This record gives sequence, structure tokens and C-alpha cells, in this order.
Amino acid sequence: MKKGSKAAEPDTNGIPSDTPRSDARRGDARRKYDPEQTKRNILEVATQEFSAMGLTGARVDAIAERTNTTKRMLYYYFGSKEGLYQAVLEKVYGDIRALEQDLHVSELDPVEGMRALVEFTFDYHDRQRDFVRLVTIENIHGAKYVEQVKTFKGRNVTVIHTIEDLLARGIAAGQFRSDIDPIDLHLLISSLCFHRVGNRHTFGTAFGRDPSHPRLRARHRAMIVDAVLRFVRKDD
Amino acid sequence: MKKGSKAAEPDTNGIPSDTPRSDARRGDARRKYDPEQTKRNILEVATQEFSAMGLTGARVDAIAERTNTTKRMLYYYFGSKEGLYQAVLEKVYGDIRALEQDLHVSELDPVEGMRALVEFTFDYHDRQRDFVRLVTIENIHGAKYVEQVKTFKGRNVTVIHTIEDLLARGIAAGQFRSDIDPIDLHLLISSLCFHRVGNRHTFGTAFGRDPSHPRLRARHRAMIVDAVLRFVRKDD
Amino acid sequence: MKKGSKAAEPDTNGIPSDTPRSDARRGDARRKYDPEQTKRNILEVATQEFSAMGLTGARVDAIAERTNTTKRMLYYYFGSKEGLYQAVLEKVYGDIRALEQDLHVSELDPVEGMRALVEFTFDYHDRQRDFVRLVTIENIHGAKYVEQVKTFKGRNVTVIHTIEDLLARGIAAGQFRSDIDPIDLHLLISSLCFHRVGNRHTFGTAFGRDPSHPRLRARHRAMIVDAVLRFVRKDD
Amino acid sequence: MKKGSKAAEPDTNGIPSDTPRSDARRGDARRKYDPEQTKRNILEVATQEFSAMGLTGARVDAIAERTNTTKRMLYYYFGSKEGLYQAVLEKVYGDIRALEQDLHVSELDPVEGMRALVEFTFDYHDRQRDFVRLVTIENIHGAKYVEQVKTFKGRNVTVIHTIEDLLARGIAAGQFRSDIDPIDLHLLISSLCFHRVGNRHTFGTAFGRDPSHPRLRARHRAMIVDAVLRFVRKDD
DNA sequence: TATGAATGAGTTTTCATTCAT
DNA sequence: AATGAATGAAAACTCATTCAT
Repeated sequence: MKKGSKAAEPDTNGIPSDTPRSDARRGDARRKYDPEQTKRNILEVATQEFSAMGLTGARVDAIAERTNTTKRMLYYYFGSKEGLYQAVLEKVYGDIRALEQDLHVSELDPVEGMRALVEFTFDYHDRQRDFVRLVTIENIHGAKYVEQVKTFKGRNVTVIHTIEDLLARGIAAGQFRSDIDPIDLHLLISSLCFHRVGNRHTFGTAFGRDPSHPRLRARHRAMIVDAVLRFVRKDD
Repeated sequence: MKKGSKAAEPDTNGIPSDTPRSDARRGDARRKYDPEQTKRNILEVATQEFSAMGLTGARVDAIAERTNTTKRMLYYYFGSKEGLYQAVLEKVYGDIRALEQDLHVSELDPVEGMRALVEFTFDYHDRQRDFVRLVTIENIHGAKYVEQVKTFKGRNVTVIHTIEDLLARGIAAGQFRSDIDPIDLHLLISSLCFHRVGNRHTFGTAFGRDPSHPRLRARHRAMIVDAVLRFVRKDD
Repeated sequence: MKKGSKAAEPDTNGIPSDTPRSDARRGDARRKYDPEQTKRNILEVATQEFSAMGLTGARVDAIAERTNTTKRMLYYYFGSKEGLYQAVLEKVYGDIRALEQDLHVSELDPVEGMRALVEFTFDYHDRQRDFVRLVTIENIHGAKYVEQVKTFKGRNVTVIHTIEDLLARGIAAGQFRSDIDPIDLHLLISSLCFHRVGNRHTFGTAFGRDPSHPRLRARHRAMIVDAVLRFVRKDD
Repeated sequence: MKKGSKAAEPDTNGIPSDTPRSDARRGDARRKYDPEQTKRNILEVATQEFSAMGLTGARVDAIAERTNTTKRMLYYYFGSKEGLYQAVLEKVYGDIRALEQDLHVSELDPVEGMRALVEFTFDYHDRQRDFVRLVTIENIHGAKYVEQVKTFKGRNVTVIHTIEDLLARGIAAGQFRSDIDPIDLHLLISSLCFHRVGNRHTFGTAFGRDPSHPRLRARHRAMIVDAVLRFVRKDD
């Protein structure tokens, strides 16, 4: 009944996952049972399925079928469909944090730092469609599952701190306006980066233009950076 | 099995629907056979249910129960769960167009017109959460249902025309930049108005701040208008 | 919702039905309501539908839709789905009787008479597929509906009398064997004429050869006549 | 809700199925998990139900109730009502082939071989009423389900080869006519054996004579063998 | 006589989850 | 640690029939 013995890799759009197989088995002989590997495999497949179908739309059978293991293991490790969904959310939020560490905007000039932050946010959303979709799905469910994800709240403070730092330095340098709330600015940036990915299907249908098309991608990136910089810039 | 005969009103947030009841029941006392009323009633309930639960999450039984009729009528008029969902999409997209007609931005000064357009867009999304949720849900499904809605594609051109007109007049008046694509601008405005509503749950969880709170609402409205105007404004 | 306002004529294979429209309205002014016409229309459509789908497979809605009238009338005139089915059986058995009157085998030489009878039986089954299917369907239901059809039993005696007469004259003339039971002979003839029509689909699928194909038709007709004559002929 | 654990045996009329129970349960006491047994049990019950009620008339619930398992297992193994129906067709057509193998007509004198073939065909149809009914039902459905049964087409060639062999040897021996098409002959034999079983209800109603009555049975058997032999025999 | 709307009981199918091995 | 079989509850959908006009 299984579609194949190898589960397709999730659509990470070229960004390597932080748990490569070769690395995970480092030092091991090829074991028959590898719980970590099994769990990871389930999580990968589940990420795709939940992302593609939503929490209610996803089918436990469908997930199990694309897995290297069976449905029973899914319950063995994650307890329930919802448990698996939460594990997926946890993993996905964990992935993004790893990337954010690489952003050292505090070392940049405020304007350049702001640009870097927006570009990073843009690129991340543009690439991590699964993430965008899962956030969307969570909102359909009133964010009630993400609330239980421990890593969730903490990671968001970081971004705000980054923005606060940028704004403060920009204000001090006479480059930025002083009346901007950092959380509002984060919302503004997020909006611009998120919407074009999350709602690209209805947008594409409505206007016959797919916002994720490579050509548009570059233009949107420039436009969003431009819009944000114009917004924060101090009027002369 | 029925919960009662009083169907809950949909969350239209004070904006009257374009098919007022008084008209539908013209002159009559509560008639037993009133197909239009029956269909409207089903659609209203279904809008809430689909909006709240998603296409897969919604339950036909649950919809029927909150209706004045039975499940059978739902199939009688809409053929299937998906057919009903599509009818809901059609209605919801129809509602926004009706309102757009009332915006006579072409009579306004470009800057004021732009402000009016953004404020309208902001207010609409802020109030019509069902609409925002349904669009989100459609995107989870890759917009495949809205694609089958005949009236959908033509419907959206209007906004673009409005924007084109505003841009042209603003450029002519030396107020606006001349390098802005109208569809991109629409996307930008939409992003700002949509995201804070659609993703308010995860946002609220992340930052302990509900973007739909009345106090934030006004600030966001001003911020978004400001951001858009700064974006389109011609540099001196 | 209706497919069209005109119901397609049943597949009578070129043999005119005994109740042509023009005839039915003879002498009438074009009346708004014509109960006989309505009934006939329903019966024609029902014949096709029951013949094509079986008693359980036929859908009252489907019949009504292809009718000039509505479902309600169907119940008005025929009481129930089963009532309509029985009316169809009655009509179909009535039709065949009308044709049998034209066979005057008693005036023919026994061998020629037998040939004529077999050819008539062959042609009738070959053309009246609806009849064959309905008989088949009745057998699925243990013939419990046809038992209530008044015209049914009577009409079958006629054939047996015809055969008895042929056999008697053939025996007297030294042409036919004297040990043949007329009802058994009728069964034999029926078998040969019925099976190739009733089971032509599985036969066609099994052997890649459609027994109703015109080329085969002539060959089968000759073969069956030949087989029957060889069977009844007296050995020298 | 279950009627009980004793599932009624299908009407195999004394001919053993090719998958005897004793073998399936080899050495074990009644096992709880025995997929083959479960599938076989469902198939047996389904054969009866479909045969008795037709595809549309059969009720999945009714089948499940007479089974040792639940309705769910029926879907687990056969996917759908139609899938189960197809599996029944496949089994039933498989059964007849198995028996055909035991007929070694090639070792017999042509006339005796032909007699043996006809008698086998007669006996098989006479006993396997379920088979006859299912074929009838398939024809109501235009053979569209049997067309999807992979094993079906190849299966039927065997009989034709047998007939070809008999005809060739009979012609060589100067016993048979040389102008007979083997498929036509198969159709002729089938007709005679099938019709009296498949249409015995209407026949019984029409002539007050049940063709499946033991006394008639023997007479029909002899008559059909006689008719076929007279048909193939070479004229002097 | 005629009609479109309405319906309750039933029918097929699906789904997350657990059991026996 | 792992598995294929099994399940009950619920979900979507259908159908012959009747009601109100």
C-alpha cells in the first residue's frame, strides 16, 4: 500500500535543514532501529502534509503512508494527530531561530541594518512557504496550539530587541523618526513579507500574476525595503 | 435535533448585506416557502461556519443545525459541501465589490483619494474578519475553489483601475512617483490591511498585544495610511 | 434545472410506438393540460430509465428530469416508483402482443412457419433491447412485479399455441420429430434469441466481439434458424 | 447490531471453492487476526448479497451485518462498494475457470467431448445461480465493472480453444460440419444453458413451469445436448 | 391539473485511534 | 521498537416521497 519507501524531502527551498541524515547517524553503525531517525522522518512528512492541507485537512493515514514507518509509530512517538501537529510547529519555529542568529544587524549602520533586516525577513518568508502556511493555519485555529509551544514566545522578543536597537541608533544618528513603535514596525514589515507569500494563490487568481514568480520576487523585495525605509526615515 | 429556529446573524460587523431581509419578505408575513430566504439563511450560517472552521473543519451537520431548514436543503440548493463553500466565497467577494462602488475616490484630490482608499481597505478588513479568514482558507487550498467562481476574476480589476486612476492623477499633479506598478501597490496596501487581521492570533500570542484592540486599531490605521502615502509620495 | 423541455424518444429501434403523439391529440385543440399525453411521456422516459438502470438503479429524480412534467405528476399518476415500474412492464408487454398478431404462421408450411417464428423472435429481441433488459431486470427481482401484470400470462399462451400448431402440422407432414415439448421448444428458441442480446456486454468484453454488430446479426439469425430446424427436423 | 458470528455459507451448490477453509486455518484454532479469512468471509457474503440484490440494490450495511467483521473492514480491504462488487466478479469468474481445467475433453472422441462440454456448461449454470445472476447484473451495467477486472479477458479464451480443438478434430473425423465459428458455437451453448437459469422466474410465471425443477432439469439437459449435437453434426 | 420546495430516514464513506502479534 | 489488522463514531451525501401553493 505504501507509495514508496523514501519520503520526499520537505520543500526547504534550498536552505539545508539543521538535521541532515548523514550527520544524525554520525559514528553509528547502520542500525536496524533508529528512533531519532524515525521521529525525524515522521516530522518531515508531517510538516509537508500539515502545511499543505491544514490541521483538519491533513490525514493521519496520508502522513503515515509517505513515511518510512507505520501509523502506529506516529502515535507511539507523538501521541495524537494534534501532538504531531504541535511537534511540527515546534520544529518549524526552532528552524527559524537558528537562522536569525546569523543576522548581525547591530554591527551595521542603522539604515543598512534596517535594510538587512527587511531583506532577511523577506527572503525567509519567500523561501519558507511551509512556515508561512503553518502560521496561517495556526491563525485559523486561533493560535491555540502555538501557545503551548515553549520556544514560541521567546523567539519573538529577539526580533523586537533588534528593531529597538536599530530604531534607537537611527534616531540617535538623526536618520530615523522617533515616533515609531518597534512592535508596530515589526508588524508592518511582517505584513509586507508575509501576505504576498501566504495569499499568493488568491492573488494570482485575482490578478493573473503570481507574486512568487522570480521576476516579481526581486521587484517586491526592492519595493518592500523601499517602503520600510521611507516609513522610518526622518523627514528633512 | 434542531437547536432552535433563531439562526444567529452572521458577523457582518454592522455593514448591511446587499440583500436586506425586509425586501426579501416584501409585504408578507413569515412565509413557509421562501426559497430565497432559505438560501440566504443557509449561506449566512455557512459563511460563519466555514470562516470559523475552514473547509475541511466545517461540518455540514453543524451548519444545518443552526439553519432554519434541514441538511437536505443544503444539498438541494448547493449540491455539496464544496458547492456551498464556493457559494460562500462568491457571496463574500460580491459583498466587498458592492462596497467598493460607494468609494468615489476619482472625485478626490489624489492624496486624499489614496488616503480614502487605504482607509476603506483598512476598515473593510478590520470589520470583515469572516472575509479575511475565508481568503486565508482559500489560500490553504491553493485558491482552487475561487478559481471556479465565475464572477471572481472580473471582480478584482475594479480596484486596480481605481489605483491606476489615482496614480495617474497624482503623477500629473506632481504629487506621486511615476515608477509604481498599480498591482504592486494594491498588494502593498492589502498586505498591510490583511496581515494584522488574519494573523492577529499568532501576533497576539507572540507579543502579548492584540492588533485588533480598539486602541491599536486607530494607531495602525494611521500608520498604514502614513506608510502608503510616504511610499507613493514624490521625493523633492 | 431541467435538462431540456423535450424528452428523448425511447430507443424503439425504428419500430414505431403504438401511441404516436399526433394520433393521441387527434381532434383536439392544443390543450394546456393533456393527462394522457403526460402519462405517456412519463412512461416513455421511465421505460428508458428502468431499462437502462434497473429498478433499484433508476432514480425517480432522473426520470422526472427528462420528463415534460414534474416529479409530483409521476406520483399523481403512478403512485410510487414501483407503480411506475409496473406500468412500464405492462406497456412493454402490451407492445409485443400487438406485433405478434401480424404473424400468421398457421398459413405457412410447417418448416417455413417455424422459420418465420424463429426469425420473428430473433428480430423482436434484436430490436427491442428495452424489452430484453426489462425481462432481465424482472428476473433479478424474482419476477414479482410481472406477476401482478394482468396482460402477462395471457400473452404467453398464444406463442405456445402457435408452436403446438406448427409441431402438430409438421409431425403430420412427416417433417418434424414427434417427441418435442412445445414449451421446451419455446424455451430453446427464446434462449437463442434472448441471450445474445441480454448478455451482449459481457460477451463483447470477454471475446472482443459485439454480438449485436450488424454483420454478426445476420449470421446469428441464420445460425439460430438453422439450429432450431435441425433440432425439430425428423431424422430419416 | 451484529446478527451473530455465524455467517451463512454462500450458495455454492456443493461445488467446493478453490480456497478451502481447512487450509486457510492450517493448524490453528480460530485466530483473531486472519486477513485472508476475513477477506474470504466478506467476499462470500458479498457474493450472495450482490447476486440477490444487484449492485445498486445491495446494501453495504446488510453485507457487513452478515459478516464476521464490521463495515469498516469491507472498506479496508475493498475500498468501496464497487470495489467489493468487482472483487466478487473476479472471484466468481475465477471459480469457473478452475473447474474448466478439470474438463479434459481433448482426450475424448469429438462427439463425446462436445457432449461433455455441453453437459459441463449446463451443470455449471444450473448449479451456480449466483454466477448467472451476477453476469446478468453486470450486463445491466453494460459490463463496465468486469471490464476493469484485469483477469477477465484472458480467462475466456480457454473455452474457445477447447471448442476449436473439438471442432477441428470432429471435422477431421468427418463427424462435424466445417462451417461453424467457434465463438458463435460457444454463444449458442451458453444461450441454451444460461437463459433457462437466468430467466427462470419470468419463465415460471409465464408458463407455470419452473425450469429449474429437477424433472425438467434432466429433460433440458438432454434436449440441449441433443440440439447442439444436431447442430454441429455433419449432414450425410 | 400542475409545480417547486421541503423532508426524514437511510446509505456510503471517512477518520483518528487502538489491538494483537 | 515496530507492524498490519481492526474499529466505532461520525461525516458526507442520497433517495423516494409529501407539502404548500
